[in-house]
Amino acid sequence: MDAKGKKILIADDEPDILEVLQYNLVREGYEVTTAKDGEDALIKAKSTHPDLIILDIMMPKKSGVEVCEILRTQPVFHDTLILMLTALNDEGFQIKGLESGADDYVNKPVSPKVIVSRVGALLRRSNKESAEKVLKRGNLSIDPTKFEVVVDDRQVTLAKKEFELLYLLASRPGRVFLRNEILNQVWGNDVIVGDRTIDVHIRKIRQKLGLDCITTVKGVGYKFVN
Amino acid sequence: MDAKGKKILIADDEPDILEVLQYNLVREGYEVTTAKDGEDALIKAKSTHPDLIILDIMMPKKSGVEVCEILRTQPVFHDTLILMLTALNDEGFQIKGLESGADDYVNKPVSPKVIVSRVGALLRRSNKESAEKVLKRGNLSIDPTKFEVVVDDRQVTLAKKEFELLYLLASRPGRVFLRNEILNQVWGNDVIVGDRTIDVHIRKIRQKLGLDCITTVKGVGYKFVN
DNA sequence: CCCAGTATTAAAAAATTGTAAACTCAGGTC
DNA sequence: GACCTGAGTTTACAATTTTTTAATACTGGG
Repeated sequence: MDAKGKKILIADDEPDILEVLQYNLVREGYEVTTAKDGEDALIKAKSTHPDLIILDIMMPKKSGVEVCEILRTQPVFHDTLILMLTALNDEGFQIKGLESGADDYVNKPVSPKVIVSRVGALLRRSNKESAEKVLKRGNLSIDPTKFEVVVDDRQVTLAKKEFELLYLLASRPGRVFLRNEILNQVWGNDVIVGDRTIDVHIRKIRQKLGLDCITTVKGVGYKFVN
Repeated sequence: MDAKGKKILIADDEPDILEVLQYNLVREGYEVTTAKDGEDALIKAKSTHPDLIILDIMMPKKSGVEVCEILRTQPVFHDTLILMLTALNDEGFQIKGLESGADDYVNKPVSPKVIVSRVGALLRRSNKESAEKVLKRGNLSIDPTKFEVVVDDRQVTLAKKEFELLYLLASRPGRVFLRNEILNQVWGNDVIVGDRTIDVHIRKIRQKLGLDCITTVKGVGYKFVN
């Protein structure tokens, strides 16, 4: 996937800043949404699921720090990049910003160049790990955009959870995923499901693929092999 | 492993800044080395292998950007965190800094609080990934992420306890582990199991590896040799 | 040769995972 | 609204593997 074409949400109460940033980021190829205060930011974040959110710390309704903290409690936004905008010499807030879960922050007055550079750096950094691309492992092909798995020219239909589980395991072949890791990644941090749930999904995957590509590591977890 | 006790190298040509940063970071529990210019920084980096390097951009001999680029060409420093210090409104350099491979940068005049906060954030972020690493001892390779042991191209499957026991012994070759130490590390402080349990596991490891890499030290414990 | 400590076994006990079947629930259909 | 349908989950039990115990044999230093 391209580094560009990513979705960015900008939240600031100063229309001038919104406009300047939007203009510059759009020119770089990003898809930009804007919000005018903290609550608006939360609503827009939920509806558009951006890859990166730029939050001004000083905003009406809810501050950037508050918005950040709220977002971080939700699994969907666990990996969403957050970039804070803060007034100079506002040390207390700078620290609070990082502690609340922001990935980076930039001092005001903002320079478009710096913002673009930082946004690029953040996205590049995260891109390495979580890029959604087609995985090919031997005679197995897993396409997350089409939500499709192909084994030896035979197309297999997996349910959502089954697919996500397989994709997770196949994303790092050989690596053992602990049951906890799997729960966090596929189900989310706060969801509580029974012990056998993972097993049952693993079974279904093995059954449907008709392929012995998932190995059980007793007492530890599961891993993808090929 | 503790978040603290990490090694940090600070390179800046202004003694005042060096002193202030060193004082504040040492107080946080970090082990700090300093360098007065770019070339000094390279030498110190090679001798101390710090976890994180703070580089001033403007330095005699070699600039921070140059130092960063040189370090990044070397595999040993590939994962070393680099934090750039840059003068305000020095946009060109800020961008160069990030492009040259720095993980973050902070504007001068530096605030100790901000530095400490950023350093903490960077180390925390990197800490998650690199906790467990592959051990290689002669013709033996032990990979804790894959939960896999390879002896001379032959893959051996060990059970959980067996693996943990082998990993412990192999983590410090030659060193004798007392039976008590082994119990604490592998089984945990509160678990009560008989003395013969360790023997049995040792035996299984020896058997499965088909390799005489664990030596009994009568009356004391076991050690890994190679 | 004796003895504490260790090795070797086999078998019991415990822990973990596999499996089938039933249940829940949301969404679609008539 | 009653009725399907299928994903997701849970349950209860079977199957399997790991871990521990226990009983016995061995070993090397004094």
